[in-house]
Amino acid sequence: MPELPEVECLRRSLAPHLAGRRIVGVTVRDGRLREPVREAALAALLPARVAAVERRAKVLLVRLASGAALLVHLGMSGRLLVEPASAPWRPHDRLRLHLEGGDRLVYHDPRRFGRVVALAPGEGHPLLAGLGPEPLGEGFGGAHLARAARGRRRPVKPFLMDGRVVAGVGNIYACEACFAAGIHPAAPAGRLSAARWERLAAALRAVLAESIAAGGTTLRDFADAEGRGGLYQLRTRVYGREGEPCVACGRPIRRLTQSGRSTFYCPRCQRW
DNA sequence: AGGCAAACCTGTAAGC
DNA sequence: TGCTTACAGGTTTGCC
Repeated sequence: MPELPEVECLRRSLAPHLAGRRIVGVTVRDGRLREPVREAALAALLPARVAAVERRAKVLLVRLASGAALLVHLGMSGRLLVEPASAPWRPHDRLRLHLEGGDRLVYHDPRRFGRVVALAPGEGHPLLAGLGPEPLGEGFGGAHLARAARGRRRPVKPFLMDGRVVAGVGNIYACEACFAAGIHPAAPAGRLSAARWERLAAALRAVLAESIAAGGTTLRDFADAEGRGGLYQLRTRVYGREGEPCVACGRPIRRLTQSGRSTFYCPRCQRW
């Protein structure tokens, strides 16, 4: 579910609830996530005041005043919701973080692909290691993509989804960026011109910014801290639209499989 | 080294 | 209606 725009929308909706507030306890109901939840390690960080709510790639980081942090990755179906202390456990609620004043944060994840990890001050995590630049930040652009692609035969869409190349881009936005730039998703990365990399970098930034403004994409599971879904699924040009007419030329959108993932594209507007 | 398929787990939708 | 199959936003592992 959650690529960069979804995690950014979660971060923004969570920050007003958490900034400056104290987390006073944790209750793990079912810690069998992608990485087993270590309840004792989480409890050892608490109570603690939240210093900041940050995002890197698809990872949410709740920075604590002590210098420790809570790392949350939503996997495919995770949610992190603010709820009143009176709310009952629902199916697939995995753990609760208790906030001073009574509310709580509940981590909910049907597929269990997510993670909630306690990070000691200065401690890293494999999800944060070796990441490329943030596509909406400094240090990202066509020149960076061109450099990273030099000599690579990998198709451009899976190339964009490689977090070591650029952080936070998943299947939906890789498809949408290729369409917006007029680049065929199967074109070998190492063969694109500098001008086309510039177009692709600009298209990626535009697509991500548009999705954040729309509250992200909610295909099924995604919701922000208030439980609100996003609307970008109504604005995708190719993702999930196999057989529908292309918004630019009217030809039917096609689907192909790359690295085991569905790719949607327009065979006329997107060229090698 | 680079790139791919499969695996992790569960729910839903489509097909028969 | 009920069973079976395919597929889903991410990441890691292991194989070629």
